[in-house]
Amino acid sequence: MASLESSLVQRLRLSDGASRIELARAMELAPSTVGLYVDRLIEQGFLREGAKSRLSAGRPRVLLELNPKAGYFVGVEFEARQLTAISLDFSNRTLKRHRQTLRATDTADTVLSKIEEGVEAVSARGKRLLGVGVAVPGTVDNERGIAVHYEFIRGWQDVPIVETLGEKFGVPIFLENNVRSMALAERWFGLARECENFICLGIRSGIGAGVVLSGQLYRGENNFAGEIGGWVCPAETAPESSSPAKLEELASVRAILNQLAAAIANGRKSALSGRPLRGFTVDDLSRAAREGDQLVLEKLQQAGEILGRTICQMSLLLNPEMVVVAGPLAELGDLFLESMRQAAVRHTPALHARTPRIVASELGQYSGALGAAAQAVHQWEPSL
Amino acid sequence: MASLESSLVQRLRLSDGASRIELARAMELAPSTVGLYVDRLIEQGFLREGAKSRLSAGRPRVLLELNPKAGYFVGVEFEARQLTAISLDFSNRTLKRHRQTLRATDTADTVLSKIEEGVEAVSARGKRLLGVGVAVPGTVDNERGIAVHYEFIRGWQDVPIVETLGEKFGVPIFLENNVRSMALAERWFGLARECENFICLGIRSGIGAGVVLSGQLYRGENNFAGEIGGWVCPAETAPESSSPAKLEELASVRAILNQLAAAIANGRKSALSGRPLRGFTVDDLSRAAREGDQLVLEKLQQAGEILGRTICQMSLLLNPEMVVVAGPLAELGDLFLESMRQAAVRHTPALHARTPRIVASELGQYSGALGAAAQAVHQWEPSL
DNA sequence: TTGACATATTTCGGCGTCGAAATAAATAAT
DNA sequence: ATTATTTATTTCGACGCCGAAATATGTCAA
Repeated sequence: MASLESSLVQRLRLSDGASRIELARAMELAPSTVGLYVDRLIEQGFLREGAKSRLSAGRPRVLLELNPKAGYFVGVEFEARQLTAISLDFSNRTLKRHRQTLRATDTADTVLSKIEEGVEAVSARGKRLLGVGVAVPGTVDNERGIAVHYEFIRGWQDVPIVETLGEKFGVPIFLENNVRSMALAERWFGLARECENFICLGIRSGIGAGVVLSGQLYRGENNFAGEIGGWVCPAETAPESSSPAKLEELASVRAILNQLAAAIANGRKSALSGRPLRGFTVDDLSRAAREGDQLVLEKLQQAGEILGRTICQMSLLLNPEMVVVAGPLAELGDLFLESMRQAAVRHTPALHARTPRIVASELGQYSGALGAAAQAVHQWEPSL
Repeated sequence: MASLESSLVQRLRLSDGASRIELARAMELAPSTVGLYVDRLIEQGFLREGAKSRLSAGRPRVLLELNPKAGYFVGVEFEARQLTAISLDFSNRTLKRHRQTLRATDTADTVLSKIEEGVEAVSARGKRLLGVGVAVPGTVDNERGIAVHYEFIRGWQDVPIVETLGEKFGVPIFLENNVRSMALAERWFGLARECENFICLGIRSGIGAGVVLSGQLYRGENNFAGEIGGWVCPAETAPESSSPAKLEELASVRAILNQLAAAIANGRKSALSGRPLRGFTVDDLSRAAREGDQLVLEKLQQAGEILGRTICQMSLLLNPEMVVVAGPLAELGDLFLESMRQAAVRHTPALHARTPRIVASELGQYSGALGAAAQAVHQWEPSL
């Protein structure tokens, strides 16, 4: 399927600076075969030989590295109110980043052209564009390259992303859901680099999971996998409402902000009290948490408890090695994750289960765009 | 990895009676290659040519079939109180079955020798044994071939199944968890034959899930995947207890029987009322349900509601095409499944999700043993 | 019956990968 | 320095699978 050339390049991305023999062992290929293809890739300008590494005795290994000048990839992502773009050279180093806000009034067409603007904003002149990845919220049809539906943008139905951008840029375009894209970013650049089985828990305006199993991103039968925002939660924690509460209504960023606003309206004290209701953002929340604001910490802990239980359920079903928490709150680190870890451990049965490592993503707000770019990087193949 | 020969045989098992050209298309191989290997397999006695099928015009296809006399496979499974064994000839037809009960006093050694007895009981004289699959409850270490732990049998810790049976029978031995084994049975012989993504929900004394994704049985990082018996359930349905109730304590066969006993002790009327408390079995329960006993139906419905919600959660996370319900209650069919389906649909969000088909296994009580045998069948390779 | 057509299977030359042996390039010992 | 040792890379013959063309075996129409 994937040509040996591209597999070799992929492998080299994982462990930068490997020699021919290391590649051969890692990929279970004959050294002679690796030599053949490496020579070809060097000739084509995608790889180059670097320093020699000497290990005690024997002929030293010639380290191979990716040639940054071979071209670049672009990733674009958008979510509720924000669009980000990033470009990576052939050796996976960041070239440029770009950020722009989306308006509540933006229609599908507007957003589509902002995506194109994003690609152009991070483009490098003089180098060759090799591929573009696009990560969008809502449901996507990966095979047909169509963004199927997203409820918060007017007209965002069956948007032919791949076709449109393909005609404009003339390079391979890859479409993916944005939480899954964040999982890919963790797999290629983040904490899950060595991980075959992990879940990326994306907590933003909604909640979703990017599931990587046996080293492969898992999408499900209809590309709906990971939509755990709709999970029903134990009633004890639900607010007084008719139907049982859903995870997204209890522990998403949007939900936490709403809960804070409600608590403050009810007279609870907080560093955020002065502000007009609904006038504060995630950044305000984070700042208050770091400064030790009791109300904010309490709400974060409540959300953490629920998320920890959710992680426990996913872990019992899938037994992943790791759960990477992503989204703006991940930057709070242990301040946000500790209650999650405790809840997860508390609910995990002693036998027949193991609590996964729960870690905060270190990739920041560009992780979705990074994952989209990674998608293009990953699927790149040398043109003949 | 798997030799082409064995892949061809596998493929032929899926669609019995395919021609060379059909195999070539299905496996994306060159017709010439398929011809080469098929000839070799015929020569070795594993395959044989059957009737010719004519489709309107053209040279007719020569149908290929598995040679039943090429050898046989054995599968053994045990659960709480029962051990089953089955043998299959090379063309996947059942040769013999065997069943025996386990006693509460049986130790690991006793059970191990009962497993061996099971293999011998279904063995066919004159034919060649090609492999044995063993499915056990609790946790297993597939790679090392060791049954790690099961709490309900004394001394069942780190039992070297593969080594022990391997020495005794001199053929490849395969070890698997029994719920996962049931999933394999569904994949090869049951309703999930054409299914790439499905979950087998095993409801017996405990509750577990066998997860098949992208056509592959998924085991998890530490072989713990599918242990959903420990899932915490919404408190509203929990009995008055200190800690939140677990799925297994609410909807397993054992739990339902306990609930029935408790209700009858509290004076509820039922066809089972006459019997001594705890004196009735699953079979009694099934009979009463078929006869329309109100109390039993009510309890089944309550369990179904909870299981339906569980299916919904799994479906949101993994978006499988199908959920196969297995275990003794599955034989009740819609009587047991209908409440499950309704609950699953009710809890599934309209967008971003699709409720999987929920079906009852048709494989009966030998499905675990069947799956174990399938494991051996599946991994068989022609000896040179 | 015969020829035209359709489709399955086999034949055969070519390319890609492997495995073993040869060669290269370093260190360690004499 | 020189030689032995160790390990990486390259060379080269072998084999497996592919693809296109040839061949086999049927149906259908005149």
